[in-house]
Amino acid sequence: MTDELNGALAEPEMTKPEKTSPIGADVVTDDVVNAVGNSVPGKVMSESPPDWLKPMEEDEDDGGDGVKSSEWIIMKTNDDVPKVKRGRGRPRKGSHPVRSKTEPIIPPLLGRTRSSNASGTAIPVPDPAHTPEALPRKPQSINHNPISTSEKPRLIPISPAGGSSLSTTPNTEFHSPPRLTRVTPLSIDTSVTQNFVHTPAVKLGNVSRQSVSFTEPGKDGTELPIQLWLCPPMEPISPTKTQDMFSDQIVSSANFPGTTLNGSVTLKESLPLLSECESCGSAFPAQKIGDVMCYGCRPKYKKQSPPNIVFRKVGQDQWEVGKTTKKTKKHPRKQVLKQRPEHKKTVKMDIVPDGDDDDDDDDDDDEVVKKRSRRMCQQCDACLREDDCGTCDFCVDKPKFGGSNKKKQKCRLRQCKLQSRLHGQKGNIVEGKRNPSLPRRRRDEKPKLKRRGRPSKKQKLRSNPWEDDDEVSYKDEDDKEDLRRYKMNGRRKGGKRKWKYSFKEEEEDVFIEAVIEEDGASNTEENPDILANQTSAMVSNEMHSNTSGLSAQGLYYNMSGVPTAPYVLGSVPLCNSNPAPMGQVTSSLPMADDGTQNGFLQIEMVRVGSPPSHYTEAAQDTEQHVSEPQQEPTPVITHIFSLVGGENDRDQGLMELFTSLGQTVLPAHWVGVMSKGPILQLLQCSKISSMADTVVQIEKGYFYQVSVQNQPLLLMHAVYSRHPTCLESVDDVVSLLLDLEGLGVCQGYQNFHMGSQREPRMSVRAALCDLLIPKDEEQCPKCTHAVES
DNA sequence: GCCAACGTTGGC
DNA sequence: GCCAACGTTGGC
Repeated sequence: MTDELNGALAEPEMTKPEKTSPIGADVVTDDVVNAVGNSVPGKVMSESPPDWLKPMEEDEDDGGDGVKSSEWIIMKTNDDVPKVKRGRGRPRKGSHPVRSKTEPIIPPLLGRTRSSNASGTAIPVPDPAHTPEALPRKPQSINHNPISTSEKPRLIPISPAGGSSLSTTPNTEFHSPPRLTRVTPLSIDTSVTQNFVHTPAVKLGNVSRQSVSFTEPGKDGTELPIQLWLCPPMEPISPTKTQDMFSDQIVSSANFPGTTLNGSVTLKESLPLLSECESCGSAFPAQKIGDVMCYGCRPKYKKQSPPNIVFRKVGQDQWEVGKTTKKTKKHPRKQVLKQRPEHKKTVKMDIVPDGDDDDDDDDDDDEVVKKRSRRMCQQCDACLREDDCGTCDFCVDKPKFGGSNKKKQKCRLRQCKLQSRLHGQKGNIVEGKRNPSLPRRRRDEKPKLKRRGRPSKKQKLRSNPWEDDDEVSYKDEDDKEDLRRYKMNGRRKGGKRKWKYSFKEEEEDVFIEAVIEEDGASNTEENPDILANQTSAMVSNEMHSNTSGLSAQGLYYNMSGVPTAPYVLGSVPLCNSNPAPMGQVTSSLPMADDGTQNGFLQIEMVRVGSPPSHYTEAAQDTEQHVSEPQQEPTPVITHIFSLVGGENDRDQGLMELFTSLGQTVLPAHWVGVMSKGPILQLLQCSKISSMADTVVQIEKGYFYQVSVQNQPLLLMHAVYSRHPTCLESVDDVVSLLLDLEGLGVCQGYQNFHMGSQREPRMSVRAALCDLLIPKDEEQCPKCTHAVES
């Protein structure tokens, strides 16, 4: 898994290694130092295949090759998009797929606030890729990493399990990516079939976001990646079948992320299968096996299923014979293709498949369709939607809703979800790989005489006063069913650091992603060196199993020696005092030689660089005040592989709490660790924090105990009285942590009576020292009293 | 890189 | 000519 991380990173020149030295714990320091040497530098795919993927067979021979298995392949990205003639305006509605009348039509979201509308909560669609207990999570994104967003249909691991450092034992459960079997070979072009089989997008379209249940963690850490390949077995489909036949097809798989209770799910409910157009190179939703071109590039005879013949009454006694064009009440004009008035006067047998009757002039039309359908996958709910919501900003802008038509955009809810996602992805990759269909600025172009675009205004007049950079952004609201993303950008005035929060909500999972940037390094693509020098950081305590979110190489802390006793826990260093390059394995504790890691808890941590002071800044509005005078890197636990023994060591409730904590924003630098016992430990990783040596342990039954510098906080301490006896919920935990952050450690007092004057004076504590005291105090009353006495 | 603004185009 | 909305531009 970590190697996959490494491979996904592909930022070779990032860093020079720096020495890591955990602070505050001499016990572990040596181990960590040793681990540096043991750590296997992840292979970085600095030289990706020319521009395109390898055949999937390659994964068969690298079962035990960890390095190779760590590689990720970037799918072919065809930059050579054929130039097409300019064709803009509304797409031809005739090419619009006919909407089934039985399909539910999303009602206009009336009465909604704009904000809620923007978030697009209209109809929840089960997101097959997420389960509430999905764990562990990867950082959803590191904004400098172009391939770290949550959805990366263009990334596939050649080998899912391979030789990660965690998985030296052979795993019989390893599966190659699923193969497709065809049953009607006569009409399938071999290349097409192979292309399809090897098209990773087909797999990733369904599995890229698959989460892995944490209820059965892999004993050796290999199950996690393996499950990512548990793709639904795709039934063979004749290429002659129509799209509808396919879309209604039921695929069955117990492991399919979107599997319903009976283990079946329709593809229509899932995301469209992403494939790549052989013609234009853009990703498109494959509608059936053998689809190698996107909707726009497909020859016309493939575009449409055999037309149904319908008779429409044109005149009093005149009937028009044409293809089925289901009209809707609201947009009757949209669905009729080229129904010019002159056609209405004659009975035209327009039943010949397209491409036969008007091939010549359809060349242009094809180009037009190609362009004009770029923004529509023709399959998603948004594309199939016909009603304007009337409440989104684009609808409000429309004249029919009383707007001024400044935006001139389609209703948010009708904007293609797929294209939106692709846009988001490709926009994060490189400019050259960007979907050509989407808006793209060409600075090298000579300015046209007639200036277009937004007029130069010194004073911008917001058409949507409620839309502000510091408020909710509606960018991805069309992903309403499965992803709602709220952005909150902030900029420190006069400061160099710019922080950005992304509040994401995926089904029940809500997590916050925070990105800290340094001015001058915003363009991380242009200056990776700057990036490497802790310019940009992402801190998130989300734990995502999404492999596409792989962002940095792992940092392993093998918590093999974590005892249940608090006296050692207080010195478990999860913090590196010396900043190490981001994305590099900074340290690793030695692992068991046999690789089984029995009884060990292995934590994969990713150093993400800059300090999470965003928490501080964000929390200043609340009650949290953590002064962080300097930046400090904080490792983020991304994976925790439970390597402890049997079921007896597992506590479901505790594990659930742990899972929930992993999906929650904890106070700054606090991380949760599950260790044998089971004990859920919350560690303050920041050496700067006054709680650096404080550990909260939650045991079975949610009973907890706080220890400070290896000493248990006495039960008479006021902290216990301020919180429930059992920390059963995330709120309880967070509340306690926030409370702790407001405290400091008693400094004790100097004992002038012990030792000679030549010896250094030692600070001691009173027998019943409170240990934790308000931050503004130095001593607890007991120690103060001891000094006086 | 994002996005508001708007010229432009296809469909009717 | 109107409408819808795609694609482009420039500000930020």
